[in-house]
Amino acid sequence: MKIATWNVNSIRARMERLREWLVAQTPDVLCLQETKVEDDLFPALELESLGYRVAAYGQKTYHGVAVLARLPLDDIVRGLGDGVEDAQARFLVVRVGGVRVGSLYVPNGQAVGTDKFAYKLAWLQRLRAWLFAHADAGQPLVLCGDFNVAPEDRDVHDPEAWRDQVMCHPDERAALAEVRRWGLVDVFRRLNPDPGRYTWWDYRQLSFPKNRGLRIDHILCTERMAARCRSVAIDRDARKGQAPSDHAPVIAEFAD
DNA sequence: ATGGTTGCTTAGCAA
Repeated sequence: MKIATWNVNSIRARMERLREWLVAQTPDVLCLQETKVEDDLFPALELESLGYRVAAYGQKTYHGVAVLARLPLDDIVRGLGDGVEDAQARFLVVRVGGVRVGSLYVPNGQAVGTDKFAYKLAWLQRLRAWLFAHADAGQPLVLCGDFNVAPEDRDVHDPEAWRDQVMCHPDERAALAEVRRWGLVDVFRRLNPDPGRYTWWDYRQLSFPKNRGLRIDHILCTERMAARCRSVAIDRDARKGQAPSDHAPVIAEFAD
């Protein structure tokens, strides 16, 4: 089973790239973030014509997540369901092929010390609470998405320049570690110890050709699921060429 | 040097 995650930075702007990528990579499951579209305008018909079932949870202009899968989707959960008044569409969980798969888009946080940064930290705490309230550590669970956190300095092209900046600040690293402490493994990092492997590069300043990136898109699995994981790759080719997203997909292969 | 690029929506925000 091949499970992938990709922040596409607008699914409608990325449809041509997404179509060619799906045909080339044929993931069994693809978690999407920053779809930036309401569900009734989501390009479901075209994706279905490529062999995918679709679950979407989006909104106008901002955020938005989705899951595409070759097998039927059920047990669809939209939002963290914790009673917090929150209009931002950032969390979608489905069941597919006996595995619970979540697509999530953690708030960016904008800058350390802002209201948005506080919302980011609170959102990560709410995610942790969701795990304790609604997930079973003994069942296969894969949480995929744009976490907007580079967990360690080896996930950062220039750790000194990024020291204490948003996406690298100790408070958000600690908050993500608390999420993982529920019982989730960062399978890319478990299988690939090398530094210099990134999933996001700013559109500005020639960041991608200079490889000035961060590893902020992650695939987190329960331990038994992680033990089935055979490989995890970042598809840098999808960041190249005409009209790319600013994120590259991450693809994990699991034994049946 | 507080820039730069992209997307959504139309001038300004978010990332």
